Amino acid sequence: MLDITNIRQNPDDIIAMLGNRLLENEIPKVSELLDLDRQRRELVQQADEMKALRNRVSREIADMKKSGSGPANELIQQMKAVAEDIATSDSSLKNLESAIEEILLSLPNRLHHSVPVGKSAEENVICKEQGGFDYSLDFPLKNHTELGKSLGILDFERGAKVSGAGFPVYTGKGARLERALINFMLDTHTSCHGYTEIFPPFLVNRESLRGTGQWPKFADQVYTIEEDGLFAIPTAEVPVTNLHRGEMLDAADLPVAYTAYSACFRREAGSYGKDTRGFLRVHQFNKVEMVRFTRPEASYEALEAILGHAEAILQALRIPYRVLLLCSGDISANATKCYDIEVWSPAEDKYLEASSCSNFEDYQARRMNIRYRPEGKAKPEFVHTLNGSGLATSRLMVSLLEHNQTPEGRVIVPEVLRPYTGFDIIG
RNA sequence: GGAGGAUUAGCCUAAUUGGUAAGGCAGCAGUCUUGAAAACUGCCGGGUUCACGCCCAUGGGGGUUCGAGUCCCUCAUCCUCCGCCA
Repeated sequence: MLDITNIRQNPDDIIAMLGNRLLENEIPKVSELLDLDRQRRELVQQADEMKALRNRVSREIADMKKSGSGPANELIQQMKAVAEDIATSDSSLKNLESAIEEILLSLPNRLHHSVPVGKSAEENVICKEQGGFDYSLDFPLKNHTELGKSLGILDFERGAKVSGAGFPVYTGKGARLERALINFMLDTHTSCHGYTEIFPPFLVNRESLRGTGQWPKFADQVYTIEEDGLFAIPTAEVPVTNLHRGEMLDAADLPVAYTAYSACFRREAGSYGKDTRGFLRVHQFNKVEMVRFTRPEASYEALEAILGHAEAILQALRIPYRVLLLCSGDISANATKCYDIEVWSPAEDKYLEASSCSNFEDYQARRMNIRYRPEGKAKPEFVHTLNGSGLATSRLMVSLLEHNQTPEGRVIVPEVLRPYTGFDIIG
């Protein structure tokens, strides 16, 4: 959520940002917002005057009663009318405020000055390409679904029977390999990168979705449990960032760094027919997430750190990848700056998104009211929040299986995972 | 699921029969001091105002009342029991 005071002072900045994000049709919202804000402030002023009157006269009535100079019935009748006027004015104020909030919640975040202006994914900037790792794949390659089936480690058909398309089942060594990946990533982030491990709830309430910005904008992508008002998390970002919702963080504790495994649930509504095979697009997948709360001045440094921590996993697994700096037309609404990491799939012959590392500055903190008291200052300030996948296992598994396959159709387990799997080859 | 109790600012704690949130700690600024501590003074939830001030804020949302921390309804969370349960 953006700061209404800031919008009032610099409306042109917001309009320019909406243009860069290719959201020209949302530009009228800015003047609408400013208009509502003006109305609200006028109304508040009027209501405040009436309330001041009510408070003053109420005190007078109290004094009269104390001194025994009569019940002052006439005065009370007058105040009855004032109370009604206040109620009327308060209810229209409430309407105005919710209209303002609705617009504020729907406006995207600012963009960092380093974000390239661009119209589509084509204009994302490639920051880094990390290839090589000496794989000799000079034989007919199997893709991950073929390997999964022939080795008996992945079962998409039975997953479809039990739940539906896009709910993969891991069996035997496949399940063990998946668990090994998760454990390896969590161990690396906690032991080497200084994160505190969190095991969060997988169902959250609406306030939490609103806090991180999945609500109301992406409501149609979230699985909903109507009866209990709960939602299946699309990412651990939601419960983990909301851990501190409404809290005043101790400045000495910053930066706070959490890592969490969770299953992630996404409806992927509207994307049927695209990349449907195997793990390429699923409704449930596993992910290890990194979340940080920082002082405002430290957040961009923290973003680079998160990116580095995600990259460290890929380097240890020897998986080729590239890093993209997303352009203004492709970056998500909540982020001011975002890097995507894509892993290479030799069988699909393309890159697959496996991580997204974002700075949200105070956009989420303002929604969630997460503050800290800076040293040397009396007033609390909003923290900055960030997160990054470190990483999603589904796309990782694609690349891992395909790169480590042998001409005989077996899969060699990457060395760093062997302590976790207890075996070094599948098949 | 049922019964009772609780929720006040970053933390801790008050508030006659309903009369308009009092303190303490921590924090910030200053005085004093060679420096620090102590002591003292001011600030110390949010909005609005050049300012004085005014308004809002006692877990969330409603209601009664001229007036609600206080009374009523409802929801959430925590505690103590009872029941049920993997």
